[in-house]
Amino acid sequence: MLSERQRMILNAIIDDYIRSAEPVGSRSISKRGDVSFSPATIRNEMADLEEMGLLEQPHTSAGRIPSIKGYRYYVDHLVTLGEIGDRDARMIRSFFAEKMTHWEGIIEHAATVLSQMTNYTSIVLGPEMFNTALKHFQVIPLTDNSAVAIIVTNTGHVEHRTISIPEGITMDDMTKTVNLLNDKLAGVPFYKVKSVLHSEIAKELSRYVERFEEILALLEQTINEKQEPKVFLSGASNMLTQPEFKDVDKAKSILGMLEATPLVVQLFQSNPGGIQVKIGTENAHEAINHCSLITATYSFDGQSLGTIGILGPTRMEYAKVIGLLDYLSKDIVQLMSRWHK
Amino acid sequence: MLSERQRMILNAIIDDYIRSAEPVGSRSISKRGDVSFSPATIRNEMADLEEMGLLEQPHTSAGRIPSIKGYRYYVDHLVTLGEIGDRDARMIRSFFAEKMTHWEGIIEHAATVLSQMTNYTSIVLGPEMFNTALKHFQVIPLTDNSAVAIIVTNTGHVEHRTISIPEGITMDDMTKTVNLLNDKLAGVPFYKVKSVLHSEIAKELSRYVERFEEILALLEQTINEKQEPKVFLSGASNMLTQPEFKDVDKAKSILGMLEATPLVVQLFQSNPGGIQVKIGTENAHEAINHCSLITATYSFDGQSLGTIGILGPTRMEYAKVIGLLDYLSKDIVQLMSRWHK
DNA sequence: CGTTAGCACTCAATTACGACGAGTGCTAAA
DNA sequence: TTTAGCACTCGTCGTAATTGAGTGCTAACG
Repeated sequence: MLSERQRMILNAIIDDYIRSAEPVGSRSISKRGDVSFSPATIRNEMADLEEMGLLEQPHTSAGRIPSIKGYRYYVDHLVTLGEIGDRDARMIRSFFAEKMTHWEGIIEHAATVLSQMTNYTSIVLGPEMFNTALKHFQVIPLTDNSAVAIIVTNTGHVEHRTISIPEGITMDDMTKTVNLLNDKLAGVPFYKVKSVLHSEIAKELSRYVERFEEILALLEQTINEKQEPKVFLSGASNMLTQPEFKDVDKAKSILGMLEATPLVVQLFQSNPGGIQVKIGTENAHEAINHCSLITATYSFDGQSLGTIGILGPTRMEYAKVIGLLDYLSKDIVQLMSRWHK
Repeated sequence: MLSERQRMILNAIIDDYIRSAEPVGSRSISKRGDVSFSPATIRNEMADLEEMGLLEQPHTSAGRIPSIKGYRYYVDHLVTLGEIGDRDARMIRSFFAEKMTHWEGIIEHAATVLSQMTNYTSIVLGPEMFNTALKHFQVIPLTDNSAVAIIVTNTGHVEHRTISIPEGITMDDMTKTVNLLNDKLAGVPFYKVKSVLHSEIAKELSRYVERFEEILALLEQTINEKQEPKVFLSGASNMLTQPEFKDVDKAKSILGMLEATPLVVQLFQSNPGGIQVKIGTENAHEAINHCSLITATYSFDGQSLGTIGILGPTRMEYAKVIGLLDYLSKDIVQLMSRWHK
């Protein structure tokens, strides 16, 4: 329901505003090459666009800035993904050239690279174990009454906890139990572990092992312990370069929120896969009501494993960021599957 | 070489300034209970203290603020460690009441608690493997040509990397090698691992295993890979509450530096153990020339394992922070040794 | 002789005010 | 339908004037 001219004008305004962070007036639009109408005409259209809620005016005698609805329209209909710049391409290449030693390292490093390329903040939610399967489970004694339990998933992810072993349980029993668990649980997805544990293993275990309930409870708790996903942040200080956050209080409320893992995790909920853009108040937390969050899920072997996101002001370079994120997340997926052959 | 009265005045000025963040004048000192002289007398002393370099004046008609040398004197001679507040005591108690599952978790959580108690930024350098000994080493196959290598130290710390296995090396050879390594290396401190590997193991290994050099090189690299210490930050946004950093640029340079792990690691070098205070320009990086860093090393079993630090403005509550840090670091050490019996 | 009251002086911070100018909405002409 | 013209709005910027906290110095006091 927008005329071609209106779309061009809206596009021009948002483009300008993204660059300058200042309200853009009819005159400056008219002087750009792409919309060759007089300021007056443009003013009329701008008034219409404002009535539709796509633009707003900070005060009477200022230019227009895009509203959240305006950005939404821009992202949904107007944005054209540009090519990836020279410098960025080089950074991506050198990123993939690096030697990867572990899983989280890749993701964390990807976040760093992204924040450097975009000058925004990047947020990565670490792998969720829910969908992955157990590969190997092991308990390594440390002292008489403590041990390290290690869990390896089929994606190469490693979790570990130190556990203390109740008085009177022998290492031998422990080992037997662990062996049995490995036999029975290898390849079982984590969300099924609990039921398998009770249905298949408990009975068999009781034959070999004294006080098996106690051991089982300990290990079950170790395996199943709900853990909130790891959150990696990178480039949080980039927020401070944005003129909209030159007010320290606003900056503080954003950075403060980013430090609270559970809140950040909330932001990433409702993720349908692919690339998603949440603009301003569309976000789950009011501290970032003046920010936009662009997220992409990364996956391996068909399992959605985690999410990578870029947080910037609503006035962020959507085209560039979406392009980069799309490119990078696909490449990471590819890298990981190649890595695991 | 300071008279008793001068010390009292200096102490009063720094106390006041820490609270208010504003230059303190002779009048306000005189009105405090503890120094009962007239403003004029105090002014004279202040002029002397300034001549000695312990105070400075932002401009002619302002009060005095402590210089770095002033803070240094305060920390070295004047500060009296206060009791730990009620609220803080409660937080510490509930901290120790929590269930600890792993090593890094304790340290990281301690950092969070510290930053909440102090309203400053806390920085923790994770355990350094250099001093610890190998407890167990293991390789778990993941796919045909990749595996996860896991290293457990005697402190219960776990490291892991994904390695790719060269074409033509059998899992059997791998296992033999790993077993031999466990036999020979258990209990060996990491800094000796390399030499032991070459002097004792290489020869013996060559008897059992084909292409042993290749495998050994791979594992050696895995074990020895230099890793920069993990850095945990907590409460970085607290920096923004300090009036001295209400200027976004200053805040950005600090937060930016904190994001660069190698720079942060540098800050912690030269650590004699115990509690150390670095004030303003005494610090290794100019971004924090207006900050003070108070550090404490934590250790286990006599080995220095890492460092925990609090970063705040030079105008920070030295008494409180030093007290807390001292208390907490001692308790953590105790906790860890009890934990490992 | 150390201490203190008195006083002139300094200077950052705050407030007040006018000029400026970017941008608008409306009207009327092309 | 588009555009030129014009009066009007309102935030920003620069300049003064005002204020007040704090100082250093001098002289008097006990």
